Amino acid sequence: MAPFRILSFDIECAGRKGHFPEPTHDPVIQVANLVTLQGDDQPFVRNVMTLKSCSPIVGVDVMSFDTEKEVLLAWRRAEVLGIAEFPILGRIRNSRVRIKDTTFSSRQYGMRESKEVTIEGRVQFDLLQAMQRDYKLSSYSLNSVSAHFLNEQKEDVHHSIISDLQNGNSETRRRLAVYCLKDAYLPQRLLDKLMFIYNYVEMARVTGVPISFLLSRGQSIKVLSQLLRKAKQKSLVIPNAKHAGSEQGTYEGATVLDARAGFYEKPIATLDFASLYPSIMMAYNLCYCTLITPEDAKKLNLPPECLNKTPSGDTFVKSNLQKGILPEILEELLTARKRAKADLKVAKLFLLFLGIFLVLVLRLVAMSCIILHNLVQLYNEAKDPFEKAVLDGRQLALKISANSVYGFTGATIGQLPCLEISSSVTSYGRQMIEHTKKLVEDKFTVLGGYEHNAEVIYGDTDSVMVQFGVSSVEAAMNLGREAADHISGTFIKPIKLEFEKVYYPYLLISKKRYAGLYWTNPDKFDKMDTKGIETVRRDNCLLVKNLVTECLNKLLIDRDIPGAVQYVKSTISDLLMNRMDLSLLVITKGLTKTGDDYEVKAAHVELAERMRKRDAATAPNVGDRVPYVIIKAAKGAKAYEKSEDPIFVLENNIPIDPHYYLENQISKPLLRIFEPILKNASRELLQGSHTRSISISTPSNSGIMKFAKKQATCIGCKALISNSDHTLCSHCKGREAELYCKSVANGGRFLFSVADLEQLFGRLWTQCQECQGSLHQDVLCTRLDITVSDDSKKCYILFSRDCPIFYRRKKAQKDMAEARVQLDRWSF
DNA sequence: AGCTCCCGATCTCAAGCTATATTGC
DNA sequence: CTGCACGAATCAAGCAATATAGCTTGAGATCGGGAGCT
Repeated sequence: MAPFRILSFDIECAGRKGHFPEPTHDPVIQVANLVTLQGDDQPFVRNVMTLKSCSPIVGVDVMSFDTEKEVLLAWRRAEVLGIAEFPILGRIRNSRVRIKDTTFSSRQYGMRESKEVTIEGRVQFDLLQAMQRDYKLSSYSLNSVSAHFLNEQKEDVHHSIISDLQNGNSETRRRLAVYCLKDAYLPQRLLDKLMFIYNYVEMARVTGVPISFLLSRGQSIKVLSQLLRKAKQKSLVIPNAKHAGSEQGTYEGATVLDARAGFYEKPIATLDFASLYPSIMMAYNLCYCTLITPEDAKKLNLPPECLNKTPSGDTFVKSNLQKGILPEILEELLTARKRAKADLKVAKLFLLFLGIFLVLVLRLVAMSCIILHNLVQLYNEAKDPFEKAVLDGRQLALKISANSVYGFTGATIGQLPCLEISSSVTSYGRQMIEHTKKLVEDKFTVLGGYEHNAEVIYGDTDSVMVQFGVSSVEAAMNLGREAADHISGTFIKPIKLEFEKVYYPYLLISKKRYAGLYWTNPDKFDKMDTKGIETVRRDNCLLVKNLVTECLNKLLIDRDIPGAVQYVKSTISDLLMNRMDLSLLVITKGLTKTGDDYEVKAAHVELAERMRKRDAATAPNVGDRVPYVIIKAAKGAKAYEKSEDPIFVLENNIPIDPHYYLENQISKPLLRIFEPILKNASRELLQGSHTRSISISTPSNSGIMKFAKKQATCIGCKALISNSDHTLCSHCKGREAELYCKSVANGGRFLFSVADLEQLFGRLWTQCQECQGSLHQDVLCTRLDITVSDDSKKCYILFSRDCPIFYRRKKAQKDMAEARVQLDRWSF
C-alpha cells in the first residue's frame, strides 16, 4: 500500500457570517486555499481549480480544523461567485460534495451540532472533532489548541479585513496567503505531534470500524462492530433487539469506600485491580451467549459445576461449556493496550533492543507502513515527555474501549442492552473491593506480626488506599507488593490486584478528591498527582487553578506552610486591589443544551443568550464553551446577571467584581485544602489586613441601574465620581500636586505612569509580533489607532480571544490610553 | 389631631431541594 | 429526472460523587396603614 498522502485543506472567505461581498477580479484566494505538504516539499498554495491535479491521492486526503464548516462556507461562496467546479472535491468524476446538518449527542461527549460533508474517495479527518474527543481543554479554537500543544500561535486575521487584504497589493495578498497557509499548516503539525493518524488507524484496526466512525459515532459502534466480527467467525447471529421502549431504569454501580479525609504524613500505598471490569467478564465468562435462566439450566440438565451464579443472582455457564464472545473481544483489546503500554515503556526506558523487538513484533501484527514509520520515529524521539503523554493517551483510549464493552451491555438505549451482564459485573466488583479491604485490614495487624495495624483510608471501584503505618516509602512499597500478591492469589485468573504506587504525603479531601506526591521508586517522587480538585477542573478561572496548584506545591513538595499562606495573602491582596490580569479571571463552562431547555438560569447560559442578541454570528453555540467574567453590579444581583463577555468588558471598561472572585471562587477551594493542614485556616487566610482594599463604590442600586456602567473614576483612589469633568473625588481634593507627580513620574501604588504603560505595551507588542513570525510588519491582531496617534492608518479591530497575551495587551492599551486621558485632565 | 396597637403585606435569611457541570473509575 | 415536503427510522458506553448556584419554602423581622383610644 502506498504511503498516505495528507492534503491539508483550509478555506478562508471574507464575510464568514453569511454576507458575501462582490466578487473581485481574482476570486481564487477568496474562495479556497489548498495547501499541500508532502514530505520535505515546500508548502504551496493552490487554488481550488487545480485540486483535481493533485491526484493520485491515496488514504487520508482532506484534513483540517473544522472541515465541515469551512467546506460549507466555501461551497456557498463558490455558488455566489458562480464557480461550478468547486463542489467537485471527491475522487469520483462529477460527484458533487453534499452537505447536511447533523447532531450528535451522547453522555460522554455532550451534544454537538455539526455539518456532514460527503466527499467520495477521501477520508476526512477533522482535527477539531478529534481534539474535542481526545483532550479536555478550556477552548478548542485552532489558536488556543496550537498554543497548548505547539507553543505557537497563528496570526489571526479578522474576516472583516480579508477583502481589504485581497484588494490591496501583492504584498497584502501575500500576507493573506501566509495566514491561510498557516491555518492549514497548524492542523498538520498537530496531526503529527499528537500522532492522530497512528492512533486512529490502530483503533480502527482493533475495533474494525472505518476511521470516520471514530470521529462521527460513539463508543457503542466500536463494540458492536467487534461483536459482529467475532459472531461471524463463529457463525452466530446477533439478534436485532427491539428495545421495547421500556424504561428499564438504572442498575447499581460500583462501591466507593468512605474517605477518611485528612492530611496523611505517612506513605499511603495504593493497590489497584488491573482492568477490573474486563477481567471480571473474562474470569466469570460473562457474555450474551453464556447467560442462561435457571429454568433452562434445569431443563437442559446442566450440572451445577458448569454454572456460575453471580452475586446479582444471574446464571452464566462456565467456559468449558461455551466460551463467551465478549471475553475474547476483551482479550484482544487488552493485548492492544499492553502493546501500547510497552511503547510507553520504550519512551520511558529508551532501550534500543526493546525498540527493535517491538518493530519486529509489530511488523507481523500490522504491516502498515505508517505504523512502522511512526514506530521508528517513536523510537528516535521517545525521550520527549510530551510524546509520553500522547502514548499514555493512546493506551487510555484502548482502556476506555475495553471498559465500554461493559458499558455497552448496560446501555439501556443501545443496540443490545443486557443488564444481567452489567449488573453482574458491578456486583462482582463491589464484592471484590470489600473483600480486598477486609483482607488487608485482617492480615496486616500487630497480632499478625506486623509493626502496625493497616488501615484502608479510601478506595474507589477498583483501588484501595492503605496506610500501613510505616513511615518510609520503601517499607510501604514492600508491604504493598506483599499485600497485592497475597490478595491476587484469592481471585480467579485473570483478575489481578497490583501494587501501583505510593502517595506521600497524601491530602484526602473527600471521595474522588485528593492530592499527593506520587512515588513509584523509593528514591524520588515522580510527580504531584491531583484528582478531582480545582487544579484539574475546567470550570474554574485560571486564578483559582494557579493559586491552588501553587499552594499544593508549597504544602506538599516544599512543606512550607507559612510560604503558602503568604502566597495566598498576596494573591488576595492583588485581586482586591484590581491588579489581576483579566485572563486569570475568565471562567469557562460548556453549553450543553440549547437556551430554551435550561430550567434554571445559569451565568454562562444567560450570557450566551445576551451575546446572541448582540451579535448572533459570534455568540457561542451548543457544545461550545462559554468564557465569562463576573462584573460589579448591585448588591444581591444573581451571578447570571453579573456575567459578561471578557472582550466586552475590556472594550467598555466595565469593572469586575473582585469580591465575587474572593468569596465564590477562591475561598472555598482554598479552605478545603488548608483546613486539614492548618488550624484556623479561615481566619489566617481570608481575614486580615490584606483583605482591606480600596473601596470602589458600586453604582446606584435602584432596579434599572442594576448593571454596572461606565463612569469616571477619581485618579487618586479610583472611586467613582458622578461628574466626569472632575479629576478627583472630594476625598482626594487637596492632594493634587502629590498625585500629579506620581502620575507622571513612577507609578504610584494605584496608578501606572504613562511611561510604564508604554513600556509594558511595547513588550507585549513584541511578543505578539514574534508569534506572528516577523518583527518587521505591523501586528494585524491589534488596534493600531491607539498606539500610533499621528498615523492615519486604517484601524483594524482585530482580536484573538485565546491568546493569553491578548488580554494583557488589551489591558495595557486601555490603561495607557486612560493614563494619557488622565494626564490631559490635569488642567494647569 | 395625634398616638398606639394590630394585622396583613413584604422583606430577609437559612435550610433543603434540584439542576447543572464536571470529574473518577 | 429533479427538487421539495413530509414522515419514519436511526442514534446515543456505564454509575458514583462533589461542588455550585438557583429556586422554593417557611419562619421570623420589619413595615405600613387603618382602627380605636385619648
